[in-house]
Amino acid sequence: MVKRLDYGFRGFQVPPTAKRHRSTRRRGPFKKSAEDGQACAFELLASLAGELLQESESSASNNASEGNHHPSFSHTLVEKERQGEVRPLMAKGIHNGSCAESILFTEMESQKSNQKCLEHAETDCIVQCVSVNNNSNSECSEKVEAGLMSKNCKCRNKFVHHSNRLVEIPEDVRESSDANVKNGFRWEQVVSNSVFKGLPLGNKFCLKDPSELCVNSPSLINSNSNVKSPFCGDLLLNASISRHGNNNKLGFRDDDENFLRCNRVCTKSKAVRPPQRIARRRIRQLLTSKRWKVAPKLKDCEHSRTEFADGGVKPLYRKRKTCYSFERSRQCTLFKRRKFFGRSSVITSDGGFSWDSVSNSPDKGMDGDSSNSSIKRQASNDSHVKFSIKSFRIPELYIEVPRTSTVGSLKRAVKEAIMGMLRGGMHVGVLLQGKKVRGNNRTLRQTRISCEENLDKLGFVLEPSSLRASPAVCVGEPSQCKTPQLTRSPEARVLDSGISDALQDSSFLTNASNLVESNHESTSISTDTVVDKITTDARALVTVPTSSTKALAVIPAGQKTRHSELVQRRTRRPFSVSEVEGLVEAVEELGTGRWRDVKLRAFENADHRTYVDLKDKWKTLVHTAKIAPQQRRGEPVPQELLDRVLAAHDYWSHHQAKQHGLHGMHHQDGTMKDTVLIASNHI
DNA sequence: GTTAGGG
DNA sequence: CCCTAAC
Repeated sequence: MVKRLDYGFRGFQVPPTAKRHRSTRRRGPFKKSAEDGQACAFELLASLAGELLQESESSASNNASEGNHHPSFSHTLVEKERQGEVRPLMAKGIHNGSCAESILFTEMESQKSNQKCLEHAETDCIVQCVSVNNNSNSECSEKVEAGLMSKNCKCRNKFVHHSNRLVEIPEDVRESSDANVKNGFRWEQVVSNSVFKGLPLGNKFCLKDPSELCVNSPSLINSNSNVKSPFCGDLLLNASISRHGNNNKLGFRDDDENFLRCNRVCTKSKAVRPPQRIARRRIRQLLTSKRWKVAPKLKDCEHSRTEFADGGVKPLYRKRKTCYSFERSRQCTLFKRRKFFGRSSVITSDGGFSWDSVSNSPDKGMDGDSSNSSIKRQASNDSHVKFSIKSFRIPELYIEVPRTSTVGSLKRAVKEAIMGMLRGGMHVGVLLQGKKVRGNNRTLRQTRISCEENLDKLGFVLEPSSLRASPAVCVGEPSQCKTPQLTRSPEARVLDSGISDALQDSSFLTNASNLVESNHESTSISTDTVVDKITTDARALVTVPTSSTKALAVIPAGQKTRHSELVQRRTRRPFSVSEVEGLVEAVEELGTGRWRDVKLRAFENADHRTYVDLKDKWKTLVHTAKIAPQQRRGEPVPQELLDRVLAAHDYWSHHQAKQHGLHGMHHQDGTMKDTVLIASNHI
């Protein structure tokens, strides 16, 4: 039986055209412009965002050109290695769950970390040891397996810790890899030629550049034993070792984020930190507390899948989750956007579809990113209003294709779906400020559509003439195609489809990266950026749970709508047990009123965890600890931890944790816990 | 910028 | 996770 992919096609836009132009307008802060009445705050915001992005892009290209002088990390490494400035010790990439993480060690750390690698790599772990003498592979292997790999273990092995087994990569593969270290991107080949072959492409995606993984460029230390490395090592070591140093296990387990971070530090020095990230930071700040980050956590999707599979997720919860997980799921944020941007009609809340920007002035061009003004009045002729519709999004499409079908057939399927929908006939609805404008015989003036202040509140809706006419394309054996659910309103489907959960399916990355054509940068730039790019270009593959299989919804939105996505909810990232452990530990010591300190202590390197997150997590932990185990959901937290949560909570709530200066006395090991136990016993 | 608490 | 008042 052929497995099928359902592609729910909820949006379709013409490809992005002009690059964002650098807006010369800056009319002041958001609030002020909003007060202008006519001035659209969002426009300003968008221009600014565009500007920031542009800056970052140019800065990025500058860095890229600098890269010519400073060859890639791996090249540099090889060079340094040859010059004896560094010597390889050991490097590991932990393939934990679905994403890779690379870690460098000092000599001192290596053994310990090695152990950790083996301990914590629950699924896959790539291990390479490179050392001085030339022990046999098997000897090294044994040591690795025993977790006793030391710096003196000398083999030149590449092992893949996969499914709890250490698998040695075939000799020929290794050799070819070694011989081509300088060429970069060999590890991917190694991986794909060995046991990782057949794993989801998302994995491969993570492992492309050996310099990112630091596998062929093992851990670096200066010959003077200084931890610092002349290039990336500095940052990298700081990042990884500090985590180990504070006995924080997060670093090993928090797969994707750490992977991203490591990638970042591995491939770029501090000085060339991805400007995109900086830009985004600034944008984030502009957007108050809104955060925008794209890093689908592959591990999460497994959980999501489980939740869907057992059907235990209540509709309401699922609905919320919808908003959590898929940052690119514009449907789930339509209402939010509307709320945020008020009058902006770039995306309307009730159509599930969009009407994009327009401009009459040629020089402004079709810049959807920075020009939100949908319609501009022709100055020369007040009796006419010009509408230039830049793109329509097709309301919703469902297609279903076998997993074995080709990209080409997918394209054809999409095309057929679109054509089918068009053949079925379309209505166009007009929305003014999100509300449907009724009465076909009323004039634009009567409906106030032509009012200048309304021009940017206008939207157009494409509606299939009949719901039945909504496209459903099936490629392959038609008998296996599911009948699309087209009897509900689009809104209803949007709301309860639970679409975004599945987004975290590993197929997201896989398919997204596959679909990105000519995304040349994606292998060498930081993964952060890669993901951004993917989601920008290919925008979102979402698995849609249908009756039995999950479908994929393709939302190829152009860059035009990117601005509106800046406000999307962050991806939901459930805390892992080890994270909880770190949190509990920190709170035990620091109390419940010092979340910033908690963050610094236990989550300093977990960029995606803010102290607010930690505070929130603590809140839910306390709640979880109080409810019956049957009522808990998600990854179960060990009861022992929950007990500690409760104990710490009780203790600190009776000890005015907020008082600074007290924390010093809690550094003694055990004291705190004993106290807590006593305290809780007395309650 | 942080913290606290409701949503 | 988000939002925001309060500090």
